[in-house]
Amino acid sequence: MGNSSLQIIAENVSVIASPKTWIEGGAIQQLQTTAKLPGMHRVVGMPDLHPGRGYPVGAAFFSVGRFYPALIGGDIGCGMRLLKTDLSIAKLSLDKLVKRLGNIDAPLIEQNDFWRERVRSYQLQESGFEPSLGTIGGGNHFAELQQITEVFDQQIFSAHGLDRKQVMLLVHSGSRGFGGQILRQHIEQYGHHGLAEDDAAATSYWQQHQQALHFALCNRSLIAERICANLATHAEPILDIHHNFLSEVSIDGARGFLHRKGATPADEGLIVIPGSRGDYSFVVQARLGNQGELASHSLFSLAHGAGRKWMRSECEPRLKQRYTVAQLSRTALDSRVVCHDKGLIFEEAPEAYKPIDSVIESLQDAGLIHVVAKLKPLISYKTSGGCCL
DNA sequence: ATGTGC
Repeated sequence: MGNSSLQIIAENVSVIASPKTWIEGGAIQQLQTTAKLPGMHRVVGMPDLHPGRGYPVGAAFFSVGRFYPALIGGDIGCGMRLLKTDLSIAKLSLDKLVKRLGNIDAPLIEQNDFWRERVRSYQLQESGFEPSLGTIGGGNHFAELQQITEVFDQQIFSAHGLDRKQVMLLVHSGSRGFGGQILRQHIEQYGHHGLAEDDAAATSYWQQHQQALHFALCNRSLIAERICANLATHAEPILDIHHNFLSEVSIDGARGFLHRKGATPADEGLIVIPGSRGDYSFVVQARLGNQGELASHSLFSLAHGAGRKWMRSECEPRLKQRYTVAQLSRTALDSRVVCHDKGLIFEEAPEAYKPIDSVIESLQDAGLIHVVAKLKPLISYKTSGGCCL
């Protein structure tokens, strides 16, 4: 690549980030630790890299002979679904839309027969987590209505059925408690040592992982259906991409396992990289070309968002003097925030995240993406419940 | 992240 956005940390450790992109030292430390795991061939941090529970978030890990469920984390199948709604941008009233959206936190299967039937129509295997289907969850998960403000490549834009006159819907959620249970049960039995590929337990994890990926995708689809029903509209899915998952691939002639944790695949078509609730999102196309070096150095992966800059626990102390909760319910881009949970509205403040420009520029400088369109938030929905608000 | 932990 030979550019300033590729940082070589060690022989098999690299980070894709421009010099001006903030990367916390602790995250690099975690990246180097994972690089030393048995069988690990290469690890790469994306520009949204930040520290996680033991292992970093915003990274991809390639191992041979064994794989590590803990590197995927508990939210197996977490991802982004982008849809084009039938709502017209013209004459939009955000306050009316917020009212019509209402509360979408309760289990869908507890709503009525219509929704029970909609959930059943997905024919998911029984998991015990059926009440979570159609619900967004907490943390960084959200559903957001967006407006396309700029188009950089009209041809790709139109070819994917995008239209700047229509409101977009972005859903970020995953497998809820289901993936968490799969990881917890795995760790209880096998610890953090990973699994040899020919171990029977590897097959078992693999099957459960596939089930969680499907659960997560169906969950995003149900969330979108539910939002559309409340807004009396219909939406056409443009893309749905996981960023927490395991896959079997060949890289530099070695067949092995690619772990993605907060890393969007660069080989599954058009993707969306969202900024914080107070920042833009970008629809981009990966540019892997046919040179193996670019693809293998990035492990066929891209950033999955802006990446946290502040730990959750330091957000409220740092911001409560500066903003009231009412102020946090609007953003600098004049979007509305639905988050009736005081802790969460601080934890997810735009200030807690890196500027999305630095993430997009890093990927562009590295030659990894082609930017197609820019979207601004209209309404960011987190939760209507929670406490203390 | 979490039908969330003592």
